[in-house]
Parts: sequence; structure tokens; C-alpha cells
Amino acid sequence: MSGDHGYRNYEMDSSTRVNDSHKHKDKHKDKEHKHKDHKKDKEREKHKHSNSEYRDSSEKKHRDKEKERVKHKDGNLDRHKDKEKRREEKSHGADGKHRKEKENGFASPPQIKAESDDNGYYHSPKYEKSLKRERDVDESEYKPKKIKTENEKKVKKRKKEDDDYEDYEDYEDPKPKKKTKDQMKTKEETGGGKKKSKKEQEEKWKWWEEERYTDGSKWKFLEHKGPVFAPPYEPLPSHVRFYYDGKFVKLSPPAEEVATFFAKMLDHEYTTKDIFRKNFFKDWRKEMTPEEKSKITDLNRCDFREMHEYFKTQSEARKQMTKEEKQKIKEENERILQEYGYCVMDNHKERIGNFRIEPPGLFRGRGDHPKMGMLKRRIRPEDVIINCSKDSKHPTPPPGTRWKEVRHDNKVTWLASWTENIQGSIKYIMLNPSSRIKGEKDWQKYETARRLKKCVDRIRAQYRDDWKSKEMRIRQRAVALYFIDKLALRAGNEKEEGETADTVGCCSLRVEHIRLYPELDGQDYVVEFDFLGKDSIRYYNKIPVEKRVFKNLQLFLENKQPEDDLFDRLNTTILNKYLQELMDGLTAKVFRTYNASITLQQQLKELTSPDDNVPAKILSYNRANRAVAVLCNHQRAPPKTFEKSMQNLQTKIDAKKKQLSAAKKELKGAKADAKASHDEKSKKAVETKKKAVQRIEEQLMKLEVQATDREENKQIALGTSKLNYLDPRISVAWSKKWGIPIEKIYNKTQREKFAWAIDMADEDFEF
DNA sequence: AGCAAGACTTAGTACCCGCGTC
DNA sequence: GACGCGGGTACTAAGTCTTGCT
Repeated sequence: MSGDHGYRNYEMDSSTRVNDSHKHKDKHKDKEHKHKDHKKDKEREKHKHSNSEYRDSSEKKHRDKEKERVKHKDGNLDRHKDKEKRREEKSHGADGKHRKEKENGFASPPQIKAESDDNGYYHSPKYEKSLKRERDVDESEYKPKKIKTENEKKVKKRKKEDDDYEDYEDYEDPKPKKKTKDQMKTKEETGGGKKKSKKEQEEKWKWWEEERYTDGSKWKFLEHKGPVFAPPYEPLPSHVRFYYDGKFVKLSPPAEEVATFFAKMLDHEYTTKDIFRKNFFKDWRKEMTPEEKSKITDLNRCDFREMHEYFKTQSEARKQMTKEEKQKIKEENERILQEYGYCVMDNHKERIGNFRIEPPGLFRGRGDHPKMGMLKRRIRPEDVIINCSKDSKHPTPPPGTRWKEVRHDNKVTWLASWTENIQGSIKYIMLNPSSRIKGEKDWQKYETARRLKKCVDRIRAQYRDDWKSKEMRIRQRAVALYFIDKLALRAGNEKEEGETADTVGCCSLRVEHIRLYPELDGQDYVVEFDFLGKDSIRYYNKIPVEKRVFKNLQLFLENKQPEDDLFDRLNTTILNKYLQELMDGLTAKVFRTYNASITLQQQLKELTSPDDNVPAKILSYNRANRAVAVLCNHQRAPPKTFEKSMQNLQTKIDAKKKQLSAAKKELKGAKADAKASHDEKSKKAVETKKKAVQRIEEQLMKLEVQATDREENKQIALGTSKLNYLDPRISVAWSKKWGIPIEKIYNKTQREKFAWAIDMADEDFEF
């Protein structure tokens, strides 16, 4: 593991997403106090009478002990002090934010602009308007002439004078000058072949070699066909019945539809949970006719089993369909994909990420979600806002309907949006990760992380210094930042209580989430973290910290209740404002990206042995990847089939071993023969046998590597870090350096997403 | 200034589908 | 041809951070 990072401690069952069994349960469900400051004030009061809530007596004991240690002061005094301090901070605090102008979400250092102006652009005159992004082209004037599906004339990249990217804040020119115009020709991807190859080639557009918008717009032209709606509800056949109190009740279609949502989930654990049932029933009743409403008053008396059976049969039947039928469905899906799955953005056909509107159903929150089971209502065209360019062919709503609105906002990237009814948040239809608009952003993210690399030492020195600050808020900020940096914790925004599962990140950690051990297992100053993070994934870790951090934590804990905030003078806004002062574009999450990527790079260096064969090198890669996943706490439920598939693999390995010893025996025999007879034939036989042994040895080794890999991966998910945290150029460089085919590292989708990196990084790329 | 709304990234899981195996 | 498994993908929830309004 990379030097400075804490190890995750996996002795405990650390992989569990904790639902209702976990202790962090609704401790303070105080809906009226939505805002933190009030919240804090009120909480203190509340705690005077809320200590009997611990479910587990041993736990309570522990907490009691903890309480004894802490001397109580008057909470009110504290509170006033808090406020005063905050006011004071404000007065001479944060005005020094010399934020550089940001355009298009890119922090654009002046030199880029200057340079651009000096050098001008090279672009194919044909597309002048679309490429002249700097000058504000009047949207209405702009008409796309042609969709570039083939390799359009190369737009030359701006010339890069200075190879040193130090001065080149945001975008390092990946391969300055090395490329010639004609490198657009993409080689056929290995194995990609077939009829798709033509299309793929057409679509390969190297957006990363073009200029970016700097005027804050995300596109100049956008045309699409709108989203695909969920199919309308099909009432159940009359023989499928619903029973209430054992008696058949014919439901009205709306009520029936909602009932089917529940019926479909019958063998899911969700349906046994009280909150789920309560929420479902409440929302279901809203859909009932008055008669139904008066009749059906108790969910426990409802019998959905016949409906459930029906759906099971249906899905069975679907599986049993003939090839032809399946083929037909597939073709239909393909047709829809072709029609609705793409849009035209600035002369290029781009894949849409999610072009289907979420179908109605029962809300499945993760973890202990207070809204689980609520009805997620059907979205109609009247709920949907369309975003496209004025001069595009607007999508037509389904017959007899209309859109809520059609707007032309090129400052955003979405094509359509609607408001969802569970949380009231907005959902969007956006482009695929392989699109220019997502790729640029992704690239930029890693460039920001690389800029952090250049000043991280300074920042670290600063926060270490701040541990000694006279001001509490600064110490808290410094310790929090230390956690974010060392442990790759998330920022931890405030959440509205009662609206979501009770999960936390760094800034929202509460006293109850950490435990301090002056000494533990021979280590000094150990902090134990135990909390539910994003998606209610448990974070459990014991890590030794520096004495100063430890003392600070003790200080922060003084006079607090378990459910008080650990960092009561800090939140993500304060933290990010501060970070912004340290480096343009720096926020808490950049540390995660930075530490993940740098860890991968280090680990790859450390783990790859030049003499290893390809599978062994890949194992090393996966291990490096795994180190990152562990750092970021990316967990998964061990696959249900895990044990079994491990066994299968073991059987294979055993078989291979037998085969190997047999082959060895044969080789021995052959050698003996050769010795005895000295003839050519037997010599040849020895050679063949030798080869066979070698081959089998290799196969065995491959299997063993596979087994190790899988075992180590049991509860760790590599995908998330690979997709979101690791600068793909590191992986690409590694694969080029060791001659590992990129396909071994990235599957097709990943290669599409990271096309920019695969194209631009060479083997000496350094993060 | 403070906060909610908005936009966009990050996240785990369910399920599908193609492939190898029996 | 059925089966099962494992990777890949679709889905959508849950975060972070920014924007814009009062």
C-alpha cells in the first residue's frame, strides 16, 4: 500500500450494508430543524432526554462510560460562543478568493487564452462556425451543414510552445507535435471486426484534439428525438386475481397497477420491512377508488400471491421463447436504440446515456431509507422538459400529448429532464461517457488532480501546522482535511434528516462514529472509525494517527453527546471555500481522485516485475487496482455464487495438476527412451513432451492466478475506482510499457469511455 | 449571505446475454 | 439443447459541488 495511507481493516465484517440492524438508526429524527445551526442548538437540548434510545445494552454501557469521561459544560454558553466565532470568521475570513475566471467549467488560466489568441486556430474552414468557439456565434444564425460521421479534416491542435506543463495549468497537451494529421486512421480494434467495424471507424472522432469552448457554453447545436417513455400499463388477465380477506376483489386499473409493483417484489426482503409496507400502503391507497379505499384498509389482509405467480410464469415464458422470438425483440430494441439512443451535438452523432424515462414502481432506497416503498409515479410527456437547439428539429411528443416545456439552454449538457416525486429532485437525460462532453470533463478532472499533485506537499504542511492553531475552526478544518487526504473520505455534505438514510462523510461525522484509543494492539493513538457512508456502505477502519491529531480529536469530543457533530465548526462549504484558496478548482473530492490515481501509479511501479508473464502482470495490475478500491472503500456484496465458483475453479486447478504430473511422467519416460535409443524420433518426442509440460504449467499458473485474484476480490469492487478515480492514462501507459493488450485491462465500454487516454498517453506518461 | 435548486459525478445491484459445458 | 456462470450493462440512487434566487 502506498506509504501514507491507512490500511482498511477487514477483520471485522466490514462489507455489510447495514439496513435496519445497524446502530446508527434514527437517533435524531427532528424534522422541523432542517438547518444545521438550528439543528445543533436544538440537539443539545434534546439530548438531555434522549439517552435511552440505544438498543443494545452493551453499547449503552460503552456510551455511558464515554459520557462519564466527558465533563459537562453548559451547552448554551457553547452555542453562543459558536455563533460569535463564526461571525468573527466571516468578517476577516474568506474574502481572498481570487477565483480565476471559470468558463465552461474549465479553470482557464490566462496564459491559455493568450496563447490561443496568439496562435489562432487551425481548423477546417468548412466548419468554421462550429469550431470558432471563442467568438460567440449567434446561435440562431448557426446552422449545421453536415454531420461528421467520418474523419473530418483534422483540426490542428493549438501549438504548444512549452512542453513543461507546469505553466500549463489545466490541459497538458498530451502529445505535443508528435502526431501528424493523418493519424486519425484508427486501427481496427483487435477482435472488434465484423460489420460494426465500419461504423465504429466512422464514429471515431478525436474530440480531444479540438478546441474547447471557453465561453461557458456546452454546445452550439443539439438535436434529438426526446426520451422513450415507459410502456403503458397492461391490466392483468381476468384469471389473475387479488384477494382481500380471502375474498376476490377486482381492482381498478390504477390500483391494480400499483398492486402489481408490490406483487412483483414479494420475495424480496424489502416487502417484509415495516417502513416499506407502510409507505407502500399509504401511496397505494391514494390510487384507489373511494370504494376500494374503504374496503382495503390493512395490508396484512392483502393477498398478492396469484399476481406474483403470474409474473413469475411470465418471466419463465420469456426465457422459454424461441430464438426467433428473442431475435425479434432484440431487433426491436436495436431499432429503438438507433432512433432514440443518439443525438447530434455539434456536428457529431453521440450516444445518449439513458434515453429511457424511469418507469413507475416502488422506490427502493438503499440502506435504512425512510422513503422506501413509496410510489414512484409514472412520468408523462407533460412532466418532461426538453432541451435542444432552437434551430434543430424539435422532438415530437407522443401523439395527443405535449412537453412541459422546450428550452434552448446551451449552458447545460442535458437533453431532457423531469422532477421525480420521491425526493423532488430533478432527473436528467444525458450523454454516454464516451461522448465529448463527458470525456472532456473527465479529462479535466484528472488534470485538476495532477495540479493537486504539484501542491499537495504544501497543503499537507499547512494542515499539519494548523493542528496547532489557536482557532478551533481551523484545527477542525485541518484534522478533517487530514482525514480526507489520508483516508480518502468523502466530503460529507449535510443532509436533510428524515428524507434519506442516515449516512455521513467527513464533515458530517458525529461523535458516535469514532472511538479513540490512546493505545491499542501495541500502537499509539489509534482512531477507530465506524460509520455508514454513501449508499449505506459501512466504513470501518482503525488507524494510528499522529499525537497532535489525537489530542485534537479529544478536544473536539469534549462536552459532546454521541449524536453531536465531531466537527461542529466545519461543513463542506467552509472546507471547499478554503481549499479553493489553496488551489484553483480544488475541492474535497479532488483528494480522492488524486490519492486514488497516485496510489495506482505507485502500486504499479512496486508490483510489476518485468520478468513476469502476462497473466502475472495482470494480477499485479488488479492488485494495484485493488489497493485503490480498498482505499476508497469500494465494497460489494460477495457474489451469491462465490463459494461455488471458487470450488469450481479449485476443481479445475486440481485436474490441471493431475494433468501436469501425468505429463511430467511422460516426459520422464520419453527422456529415458531417448537416452536409451539415441534416435531422432525419440529426441523429438522429448521435445514435444517438454512443450506439453510447459504449456500445462502455464495453464495451471493462469488458473492459480485467477483463483488468487478472485479470492482477493471477494468483497471488493474494482469497477468504481477504475471508472471514476483512476486516471486512465496511468493504465494505458502501463499497458504500453509492458506490452499488455489494452483489452486485458479495459473492456469495450471502458475503452470507449477512455478513448482519449488510450489515444494520447504513451508509455512514459506520469500522473 | 444563506439556502434551495440545479447540474453533474459516483455508486452498487439486478439482470441480461453470450458462451462454454455437459 | 438445457444449464449455469460470469462479465457487461442498464438502471437509478446517492453523493458532491455550483448556481441562482431571496
